[in-house]
Amino acid sequence: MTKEIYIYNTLSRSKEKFESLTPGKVGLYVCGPTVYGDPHLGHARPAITFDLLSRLLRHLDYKVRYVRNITDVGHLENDADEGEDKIAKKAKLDELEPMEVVQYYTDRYHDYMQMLNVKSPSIEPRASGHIIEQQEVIKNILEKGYAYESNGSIYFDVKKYDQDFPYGILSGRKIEDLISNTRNLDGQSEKRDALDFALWKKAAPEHIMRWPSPWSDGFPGWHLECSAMSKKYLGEQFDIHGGGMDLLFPHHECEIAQSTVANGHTPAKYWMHNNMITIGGQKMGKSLGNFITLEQFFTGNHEKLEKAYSPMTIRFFILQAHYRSTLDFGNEALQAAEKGLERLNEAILNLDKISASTETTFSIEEFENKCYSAICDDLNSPILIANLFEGVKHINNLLASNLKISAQDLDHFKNLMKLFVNDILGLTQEGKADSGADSKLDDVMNLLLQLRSDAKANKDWGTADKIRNELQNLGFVVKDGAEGASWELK
RNA sequence: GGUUCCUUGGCCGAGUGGCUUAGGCACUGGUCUGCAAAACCAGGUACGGCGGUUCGAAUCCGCCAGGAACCUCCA
Repeated sequence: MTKEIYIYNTLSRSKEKFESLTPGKVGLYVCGPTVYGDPHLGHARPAITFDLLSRLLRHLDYKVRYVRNITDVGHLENDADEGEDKIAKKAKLDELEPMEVVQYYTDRYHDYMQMLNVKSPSIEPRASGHIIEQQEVIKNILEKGYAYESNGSIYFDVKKYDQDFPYGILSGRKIEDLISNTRNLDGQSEKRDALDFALWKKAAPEHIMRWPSPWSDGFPGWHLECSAMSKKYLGEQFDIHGGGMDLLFPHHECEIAQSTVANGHTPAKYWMHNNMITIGGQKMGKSLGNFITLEQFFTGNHEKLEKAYSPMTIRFFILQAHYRSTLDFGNEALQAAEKGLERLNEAILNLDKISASTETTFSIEEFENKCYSAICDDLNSPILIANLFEGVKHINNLLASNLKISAQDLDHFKNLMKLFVNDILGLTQEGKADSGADSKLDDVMNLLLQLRSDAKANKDWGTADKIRNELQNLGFVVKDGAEGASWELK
């Protein structure tokens, strides 16, 4: 069965059928984090969204090269620290080497992404490791006449670019509108035009992170790294460029301008943007200071959190909304996600308890088709999840013998459930007694359940309830089913 | 001020012209059970407001109200 994927391309503002530039191969570039702070819920969204995309593409037999950068230089402050970048600033405050800060938060980011079961990208390049490549891009743009030097800094000439190429094709902005609405910022005097953006910034004397260049000791401009690194690892043209919607303008627009001048064409065929996670209707982000870190979610250590939420709960919560919709944070919503996920996980674990019949009384094929068409329709994970809950119903009904399934279909059905839940959505059955090394515990538990069953047979409810309650206090849930009791670790 | 977008039931959240009871959580009733939980079955509440197009609109158009993102580092 061949599956077609449709994705929403921000460039065309419509869903398009995905066709890779090279058959069977996909180049994917996603803007990664700036490592000057702890990873928060907002960081989880693009990571999970594009993890889902790469998992799906790989499942459909594409060879995917997924590049996600680490931004460890650049990014000007907008306050009085002219020319000082955020990482350098934090380093001075903490009296640490900049690269020490970078290493610390990079490790933190990796740790938390791993907990969320986000697979590592194929390549994770650092901006600081690609200064030479970035300088090459600058030289290229200078040679072509779309940049100029001013006091040791190099600026991209947006107006000149706009005469020859369409500026604003991604964001839908018109240069005339931008001209009349641009604010006054640092270094404005060096620029010929307020719209121009820096490719290279001369470092102020106190600026720690600096590299030599033909123009000045300084550091690369804040849009350049993605152009340089995507070209290095994916080529001048690649399939998909992803990132948060907040990067659409100016970051991605500038990337397009830089790459278009340097290479003669736009860098990516498809642009995908995930929406924001909101809290109280507002974007959760660094600048508003309203973010909750992933560590806080996992420990419950935050005033807005009623309890701790597991990594898989967070992942499921994010996947329950479409990536292009805003998703509002709330304890009630998270707890709903937690319970729903629990039900889904239990069904997955129960798959192995189903016994086959001679016939199948529901359509596996229909189930399969619905699941594929949901996820292939611009990563519609909420619909996929809705379909998977139908699968849960099927599982429960099979266990209750309300439905029947043949051995062959059972095998197929099991594989499908595990494929979509574990492999594609990347949800694992965390924290369950599924390690396999607990067979001794299993024996002890079965002994206790047998004792309770005997007590029940003697109508000794006191003993039966005592066993159940004591186990509950220890964190075990006892469930009485049609075919005896079972247990589960909470 | 400009650009883009959003407003769905108690909560979260899909759906883009005609029965989607989307789905999850919560709630109500029932079945099962010694009781409870789980599971299963059944059920209710909805498309911001006004007007228009249409045989028919949550879905298209217009206006109004409210909200958001971006225009400055941000996922």
